[in-house]
Amino acid sequence: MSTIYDVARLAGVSPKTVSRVLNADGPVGDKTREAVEKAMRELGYVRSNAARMMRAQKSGIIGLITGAISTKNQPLTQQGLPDLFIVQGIQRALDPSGMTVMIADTTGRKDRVPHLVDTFLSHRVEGLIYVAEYHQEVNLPALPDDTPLVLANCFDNRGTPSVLPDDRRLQADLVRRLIAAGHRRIAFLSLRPDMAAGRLRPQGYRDAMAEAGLPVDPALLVHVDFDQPVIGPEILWDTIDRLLRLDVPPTVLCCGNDQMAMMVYGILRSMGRKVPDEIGVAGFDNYRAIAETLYPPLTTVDLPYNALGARAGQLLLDLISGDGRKEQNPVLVAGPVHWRGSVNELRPENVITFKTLREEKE
Amino acid sequence: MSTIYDVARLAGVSPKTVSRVLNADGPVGDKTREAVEKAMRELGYVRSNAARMMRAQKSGIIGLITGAISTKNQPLTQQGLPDLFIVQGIQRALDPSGMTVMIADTTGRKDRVPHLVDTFLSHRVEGLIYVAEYHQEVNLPALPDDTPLVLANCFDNRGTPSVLPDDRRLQADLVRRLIAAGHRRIAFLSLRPDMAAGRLRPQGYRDAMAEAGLPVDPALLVHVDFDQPVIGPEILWDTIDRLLRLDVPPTVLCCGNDQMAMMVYGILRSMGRKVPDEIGVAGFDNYRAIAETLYPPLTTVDLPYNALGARAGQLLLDLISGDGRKEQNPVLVAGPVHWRGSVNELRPENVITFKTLREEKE
DNA sequence: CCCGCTTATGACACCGATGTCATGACACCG
DNA sequence: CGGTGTCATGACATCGGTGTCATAAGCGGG
Repeated sequence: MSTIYDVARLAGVSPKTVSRVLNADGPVGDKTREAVEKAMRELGYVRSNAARMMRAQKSGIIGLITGAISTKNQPLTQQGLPDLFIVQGIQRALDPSGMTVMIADTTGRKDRVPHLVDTFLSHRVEGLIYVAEYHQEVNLPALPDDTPLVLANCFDNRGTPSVLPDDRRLQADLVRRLIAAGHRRIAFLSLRPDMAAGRLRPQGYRDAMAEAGLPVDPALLVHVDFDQPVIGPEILWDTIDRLLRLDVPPTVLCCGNDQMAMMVYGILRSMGRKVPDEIGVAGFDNYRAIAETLYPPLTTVDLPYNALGARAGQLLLDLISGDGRKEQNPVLVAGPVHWRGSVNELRPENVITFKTLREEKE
Repeated sequence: MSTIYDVARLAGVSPKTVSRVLNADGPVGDKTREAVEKAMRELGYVRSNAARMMRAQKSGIIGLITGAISTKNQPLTQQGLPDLFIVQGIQRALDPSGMTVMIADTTGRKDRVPHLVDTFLSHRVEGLIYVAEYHQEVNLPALPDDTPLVLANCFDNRGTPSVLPDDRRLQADLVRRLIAAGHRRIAFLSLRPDMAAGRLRPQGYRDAMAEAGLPVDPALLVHVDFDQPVIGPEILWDTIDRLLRLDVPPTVLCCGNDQMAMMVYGILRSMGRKVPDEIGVAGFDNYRAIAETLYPPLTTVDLPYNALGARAGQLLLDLISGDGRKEQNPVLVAGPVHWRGSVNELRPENVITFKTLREEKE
């Protein structure tokens, strides 16, 4: 591959002049410029980043480490989609900066992370972003260098700058909307409590209920291991069956995520219950491939992975440029409720009020 | 960040000796080695790839260009999932080679590809892979350089080495299996014929039918624009309605992909038809998040994106090392049929034979 | 005891781009 | 007409490793 020396020789100028044409540094005569440009075209010259970066001591590269491009162990969950959207958002935020993004995958093995970090450092990346496949705590090896690091969709106990979904607020927003639609008996099928989402979303549910002055019936708030390999669907079936047999059954099932909602559709169908007329279903994530394709389309709340990634990218750029204005850490990101056909707006006469509840009990 | 010169000074040796320790080149005395290693640890030394690559003229980097990490325009399709799996496969194949994979995204704009190619060339990548989001023809700018290029999930008219899903054979395998299960009236709801999959899969359907000596009823082979923004579901509803009203209706609906199958589930449900007892449904892709979560689980055929990526990665490595054994081009990749609960094995008395068909007609 | 060979190490040039400084050619001003 | 400033360009050093060759020490054989 040709170098500026080749170009310089062909154009009959010095290498430095070629460099000036390339970078629009110092002044270059019109005729000279044309000659150089012609020579570059003829040789198909492409600038060597290695050489350039050696002098500049700047790589223009951002390293991206993700643990889930190759998460094969959880076929029933979203299979790395969040990562994808986060990465997308990061790219979007980093694009205008002219930085090149290098993505490395742990191939599902967390122990490879130090090696990947080293590889990135050897490329002298100007910053690193670690993306987790779901909201969780992580423990990265400390960077020996002063290279900035941002955690996306995860956090650690060292106060590393991180960007997280505001699960609690998102769930509260959705439940608020359900309440506004007239629902009072709202069941919540939560994810496993060992996941951050399995703890924060129920809190949001409680927040919204408390705000509206509604009691939280423990019978309506259950954790479901719906993504267990074989028994998952059975557990879910059993749970829903139990909920529907309550004295005052729920008017809507709020699911831990859209995947679970999809399974709930199938189960309700096999039980002969019609959505949304007999019972409403709501999801979480706005996983559009599911939410918009299910029939009826799924009411859910947008977990804006794309925006989350963009915020992470922006945060990293700020850190690199030294504009670390020390916002609060972590940065929380929320998104809108998407109201679709899977939940009815209850007409006034169907709204269960405390009064009617009390009347029925008596 | 420290250099080998810093390490050399601290260890009291020459830079070249440090280099020898790093690369296990020439001989190094035990005491010297220890001193150098100690110095490296103390300084937290990380080798600069830029400098190394300048001499070596080898970057150890593979460039990956993908057009769909940020495909936002098609919320109803698989949203970049194929890419993800392909990338995963590529990483898997490239991992043992010690190459670093750099991923760049077109951000949905095909016109950015030349720029990305340039960026990669400026990093002196040792090879390039272009990944398309669905099986299609592409037209990349010719590489000015002799850098090897592999196309994954796409092809061009210049004979560039490419790896493609064997849509035709996959569809044939699935239909063969349906026929083996006793189905004779098999409807095929195809994707748009302007997509490669929309042409090849019907061919596979015809192959399998012809093989079994079954006639292809034109009324059973229809193209459906199911992913049209609003009218898509209506078109699909109407098409299914028409199929079910035929004199001899199909016993199974073979869908263009798993997404379509998911919509078909909803439509059949709203029509009051039970899957699989009244009618079977089959998909295409084995998009597990859908196929395993739907109720009943979806019978489909595995479009092995992961393996496709692995083959592409391997092919590129072969090209780089010069082992281009000139296999046939394109390389076609297939996968297994996954038989799940959405299609019944017909009991002999329910199998429609030519005889019964003829009888009914009379 | 000297030669030849191996082992351990260093000096130096080089990869390709670019920052610094110097140089030559003009133009403009007093 | 000489001084000064601007423009266009080039010489040279430099970034951090690594290939090449040289050098020095150690050692065994004749």
